[in-house]
Amino acid sequence: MEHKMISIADQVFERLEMDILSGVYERDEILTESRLSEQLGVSRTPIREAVRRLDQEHLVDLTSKGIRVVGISRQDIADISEIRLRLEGLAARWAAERATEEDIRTLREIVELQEFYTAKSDADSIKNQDSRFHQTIYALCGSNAMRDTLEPLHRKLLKYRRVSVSAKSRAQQSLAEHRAICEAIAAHDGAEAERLTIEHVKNARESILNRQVL
Amino acid sequence: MEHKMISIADQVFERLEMDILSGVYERDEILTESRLSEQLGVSRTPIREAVRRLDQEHLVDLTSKGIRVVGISRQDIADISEIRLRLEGLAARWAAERATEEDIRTLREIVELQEFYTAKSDADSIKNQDSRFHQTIYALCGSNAMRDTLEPLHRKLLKYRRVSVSAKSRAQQSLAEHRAICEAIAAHDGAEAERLTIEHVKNARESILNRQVL
DNA sequence: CCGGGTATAATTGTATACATTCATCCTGAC
DNA sequence: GTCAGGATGAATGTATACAATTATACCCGG
Repeated sequence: MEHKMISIADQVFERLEMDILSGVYERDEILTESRLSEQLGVSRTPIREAVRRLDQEHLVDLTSKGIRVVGISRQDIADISEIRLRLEGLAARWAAERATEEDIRTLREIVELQEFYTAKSDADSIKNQDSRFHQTIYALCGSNAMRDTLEPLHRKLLKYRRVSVSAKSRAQQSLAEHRAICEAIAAHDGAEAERLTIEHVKNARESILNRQVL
Repeated sequence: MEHKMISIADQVFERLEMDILSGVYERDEILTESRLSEQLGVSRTPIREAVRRLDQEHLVDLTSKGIRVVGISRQDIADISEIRLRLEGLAARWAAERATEEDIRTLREIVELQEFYTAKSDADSIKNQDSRFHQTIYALCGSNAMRDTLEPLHRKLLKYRRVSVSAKSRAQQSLAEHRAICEAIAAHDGAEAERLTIEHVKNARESILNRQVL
């Protein structure tokens, strides 16, 4: 396994994305490249690159006065869930149809790790495995378009709902749902994988919308 | 109407995107920032910005050897159509529910322009109005997430299928479908708008996949 | 003839200097 | 007092210089 180089720009992007989604910066706050540059201790170049990526995802809005923080609203979360409801099932179906033995091993390993961290109530690690689980499905469903579409949507939700997965009952339910989806994919049962995934997204949506205060 | 500043980086992005989608650069061709810089007569900075945006949409792949052209495949077109089939209808439904009189006037104006250019068989202008039509629906459907999801997908298809809209029969059919969708939205008939849009996407998919040689 | 290792060249990644645009504030005329 | 208009500052947009990484070609030894 080769370690892909993580540039400063990538790190700045992740940092800023997390800070925006987790509320370090509030909506409509104005940032500037220069201030971010000195705050983070890097030049404007990687800052600009990160900010442009945030702009492309509409997490910020670039104006002549500076970088306006946008973030995502409760309505955005509802909309994203609605979109996922219509796509994730198909992605899981495709994944079930195309998964190799290697892919299935990877998925099972992720679920096992998730089980481990769920037992330890390690919310951050649970979140990471959840992320890996879905991203793995996006990757092995064989469609670049599907991956490019779902990946950013899922990222936005996930980072936003650290609160959600901290609840033990939801964590356990999520684990059970992942396990079931994983086994449906392992059995190459596309229809079942699709059904289970839609159910999973529905539950995740309720869990997020109910708990989030905003 | 304020004209938004179009930076050099934006122009480079549009140029490169078009060149990639229309086949000026072939798949797996390696570009470099320096060469593009001198070819297009601007410094590396705006080139980099444009290339990063292309990378985020996976139209290119950044390697240590340079910028590898990826573009989109026939499979990508099929996948994108599949995704649009599941989302565009919902977007149209939302648009029908939320459209103001102003929005409806805008849509009708676009359809009229499309009719004008269809009569003149001006393929490029038809394509532009088609683009405006769908983007307007994405904008007035009231969901940032939906807009951000559908807009890039539609752009990729549209630029790729100039061939498709050159066929007079398809151009006329598309016009009729747009008009029907527009009237359903004007009547705030969400269900009908959704049904018509799904039909429209199906027809567009066939038109593209049948004609495209690749 | 083949393989490895080193030097070289070419590329991306980052920093900085400069240009340009835009908002803001002050000033002065009416 | 109010509004116009220009000066000023601060922000983004662009160009260029520099650093670091990586591919490649060449040479030498086997």
